[in-house]
Parts: sequence; structure tokens; C-alpha cells
Amino acid sequence: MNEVLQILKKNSLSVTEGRKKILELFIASEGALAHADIEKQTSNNFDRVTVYRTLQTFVEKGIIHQIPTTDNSVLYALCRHNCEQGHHHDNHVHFICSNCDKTICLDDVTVPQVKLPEGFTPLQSAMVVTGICLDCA
Amino acid sequence: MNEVLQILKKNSLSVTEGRKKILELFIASEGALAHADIEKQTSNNFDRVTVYRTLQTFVEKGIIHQIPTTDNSVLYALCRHNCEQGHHHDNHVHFICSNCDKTICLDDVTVPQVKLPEGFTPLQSAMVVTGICLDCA
DNA sequence: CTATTTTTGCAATACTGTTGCAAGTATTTG
DNA sequence: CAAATACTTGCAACAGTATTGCAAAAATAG
Ligand SMILES: [Mn+2]
Ligand SMILES: [Mn+2]
Ligand SMILES: [Zn+2]
Ligand SMILES: [Zn+2]
Repeated sequence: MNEVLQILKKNSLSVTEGRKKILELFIASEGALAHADIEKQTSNNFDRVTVYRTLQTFVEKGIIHQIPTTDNSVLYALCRHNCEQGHHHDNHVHFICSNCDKTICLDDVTVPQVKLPEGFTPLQSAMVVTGICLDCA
Repeated sequence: MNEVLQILKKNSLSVTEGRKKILELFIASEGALAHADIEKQTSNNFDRVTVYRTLQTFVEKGIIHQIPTTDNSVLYALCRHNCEQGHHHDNHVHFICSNCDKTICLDDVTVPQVKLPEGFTPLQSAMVVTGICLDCA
């Protein structure tokens, strides 16, 4: 059975053209996608608003996760660690290539623990590494 | 001599009301500031555009640094490690309190090294930890 | 197939960020 | 110190990004 359908069903989401298409994009994509990327690759098919709402739904359901950036954009990528509704555990490192600008999930590289000052309680950690990626080496 | 003047002089920046005021805000502030915070705290004094340009200049000069977030906003905080023109070395961990929402530079906590897969060359690393801060503990 | 629930597109609106340019301010020079 | 120069600011216009309400359309449940 189709992977896309499986994911939507598992999360009890209605199966619609928009959701199928956007999920396909994520599955096909090597790196992370920004809202703008998705708009571009689906232009004229769906309204901007639908894209916003779909991304939001997917994040809530634990289908995709957000990647922090320093430039007023948010990137999204597929969760591969069985995340669930309101309970992500994508604690892997993200890599941004400064040459080709791709953002890649290093699913096998875990964010290391870090010793915080007295009084700070950590709940979640994110790590973003910039540099030169495999393809651009 | 005034800290604010000193910083501006050291970076060969003209001393203007806007720059003085914004720099004061950063020095006075416990946590990091977003563009919107600054606008609020200086409203009617300076044009939005001036705030954008000032922040940009300060980042370039190594007076403030950017902190990545996951919500389409960029935060800024004072550099305390003698950063220079085009050459930041703020490799410390940032902490976001999920209770009071403050973002704090943990200047003494260095971002740990991490072993990347074959072929990836790291240049810079950022780490953001969310949790409960000292004040909210 | 029909009833119900959910999703979508549109329109309106607000927020965010960028640029060129003329006027204003700060700094340098004599 | 005043004039000349260099730099910064505000304004206006514009482009891009995000949010909401609501009616129409589509999907699911019965
Ligand atoms: Mn990821
Ligand atoms: Mn910092
Ligand atoms: Zn690359
Ligand atoms: Zn707090």
C-alpha cells in the first residue's frame, strides 16, 4: 500500500489531493523544504493558505518537524523516528550546506547532552551545523 | 567613559541617537531581543527601517549575534566574546524558557563538537536548548 | 446514497522586510 | 569653529509573508 496513504491514515487525517501532494514532495525531497519551496512546486494547484494549514497539521501530528534557522524562514522535514501527536523526538543534528544551501537531517547523529548551569532544566535540544555537504565536498 | 560610546567608537560607527538607544536596550536586557521588541521599546522615536538597518550593522560589526529560532523570527543578543567585523565566535549554547519565553545566552556553555558522517565538513555550530530557566524553576 | 464532518479557496487584512532617494546629522578637515 | 564631506535617517512605495472568517466543496461515516 502507498506510503503516503499509510501515513495519512495512521494519523487519522482525511486523504485530500493537497495533503497527498505535499507529503509526496517531502518523501521525494533530499533535503528540508521551506513553505516557499512547496508553493513553487505545487503552484496553481493549491492555495497558499492550504499549504500553511497543511504544514501546521503535519507538524502537530508528528509527520514533519521544524528546523530552526537564522534567517526568518522555517524549514520542514519528514520525521523518521515515529513521532506522535504533540510528542516529537527528532533529536538529530541538522546540517546546512553553505555552498548548495541544502538542509539535511543527519538522522543518525544525535544531539549531544550538554551541562547547563545550576537551575536550568533542559527539555529539548536542537543543533544546527553549517558547512560543506557530501555532494559539494 | 560610557560603555555605549566605547562600543560604537571601537567599531568606527557614527554615534547617533538610534544606535545609542538600541545598544542601551541590549545592554539593559536580560535576554535576547527580537526586532519587534526593539520597535516596541523605541516606538515613535525611530523609523522601522532604521531599526532594521541598525541591527544589520551591529551584526556585521560583531556587536550583536543572531540566534536561530523555529518560528519565523530572529533573535539578537550582545556578543560578549570580542567578536569582530565579519568574524563572530559566539559558539555558546542558547536557552529558551518555555515558561517565560525568555531567550538567554549561556555564555559559558560551549557548543560541543559532534562527529559528522564521512564527507561533511563543519564550519559553525549552533545549539538551542528549550526548558525551564533559573527564574521559573 | 445521504448526513455529517472536515477541508479548501477566496477575500480581506495585518505583519514583515527591502529599496531609492532627498533631507538631516555626524564627523573630518582646514 | 565653520565649511566640506561622509554617513545616517525617514519617508514612500513596494514586495513578500502570514492569519482569519466564511461559504462552497470534498471526504468520510452511517
Ligand atoms: Mn530533521
Ligand atoms: Mn548568544
Ligand atoms: Zn552542499
Ligand atoms: Zn523562564
